[in-house]
Amino acid sequence: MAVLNEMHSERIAELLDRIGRATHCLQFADGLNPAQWETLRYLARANRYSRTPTALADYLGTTKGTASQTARALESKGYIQRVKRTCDKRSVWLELTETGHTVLARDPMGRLETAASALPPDFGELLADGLSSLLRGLKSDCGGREFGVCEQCGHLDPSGDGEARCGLTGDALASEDRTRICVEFRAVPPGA
Amino acid sequence: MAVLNEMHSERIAELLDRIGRATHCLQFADGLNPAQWETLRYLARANRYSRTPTALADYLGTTKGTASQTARALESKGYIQRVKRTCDKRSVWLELTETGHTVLARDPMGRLETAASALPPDFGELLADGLSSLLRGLKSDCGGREFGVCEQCGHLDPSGDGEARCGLTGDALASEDRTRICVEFRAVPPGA
DNA sequence: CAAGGATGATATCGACTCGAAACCAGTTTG
DNA sequence: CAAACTGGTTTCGAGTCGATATCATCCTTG
Repeated sequence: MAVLNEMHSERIAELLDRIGRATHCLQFADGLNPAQWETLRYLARANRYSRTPTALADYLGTTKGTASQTARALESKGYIQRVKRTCDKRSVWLELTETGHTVLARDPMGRLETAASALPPDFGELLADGLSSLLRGLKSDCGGREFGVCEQCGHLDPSGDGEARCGLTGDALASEDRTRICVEFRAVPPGA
Repeated sequence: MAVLNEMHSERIAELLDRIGRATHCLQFADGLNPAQWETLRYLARANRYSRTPTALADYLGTTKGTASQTARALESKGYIQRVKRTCDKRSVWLELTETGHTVLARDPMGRLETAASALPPDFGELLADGLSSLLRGLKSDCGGREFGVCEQCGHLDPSGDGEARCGLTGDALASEDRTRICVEFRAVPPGA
């Protein structure tokens, strides 16, 4: 039994490795590099608190300087634009442009999705669950800040119904914001 | 149903992405870079026909020049060594050293394995199968040479029993060789 | 056997990426 | 108001990678 399980673990690790390598080449489509693709994906899914160079750096696990460079590259290609914030004049918002959304629709990782959608439906569910718990197990190991959506955030303060607020900033959260990635995400404490 | 399946595909793609990012940092352990780790892993699992710079380049999907540089870096760290071949004096064998095997035992991707082994056994099997067919679907898309083991190779010529030969080179294959990766691997033709 | 082409490997060069550190401007704290 | 802090950018050096050129060896063909 232990042996059987070990065999599978090994196979799983290898498969993930190979999937990673197989998709690696895809990540250079459209003259972008992997970091730039990840940035576009991130910006499309991050809420308004999180579309900044620093948050991006956290997400990518890199430095502010590097994130800034990546953003600059994407800006020069016309895929994002920098918007100076008024409240804090140091701060900058990174926003996808029209062109940015267009190119994101051609995201090469979409191939992965179409490959996944070819699986039998119930199988896909199992696969997703398996990967999910694999990731959970992994995250405790290597550092890497947790990024989650407001819906599952410990800061969320569901005052009344229909309207929810972020307990940290006090802002009301549009439903659109609640399903997006937030830098400030904290896992809900176990006993809550 | 279609919607349900689409949800899972999206989730699967995202999870794979995040697993990739989570393991990315691990790949720099021990002063090596991802390509160097992959090289060590490959050399440990490749048969004697396949432990050469050119085969390595094929496997990694890179150029011979780059593969040569990677090998040189690993050699200078003492993890592999170049052995001049006698039969063909142009050719070189890349062999793991004692130290190379030692460092490979600390392979950071082992974390992935331990995370996978934490899954319920039957679950692990399903996960492996799912990933496997995902990879199959993917491989038809992006190029990438197929690498397989002699056991499932179209060149394998099981003359008599116990002893098998490679139909390409005519060499007898030790059982150890038969379970290793080979550059010359060809999928068995469908009707065989 | 000689000539020409193919093949395995390496060296060199330039483009590019990334991280570290210095730096600037704006904000908060005391 | 000064000091400390924070968000962001710039600069610089190390390192990687791919393309190209080169060298040695092998193979094929006449």
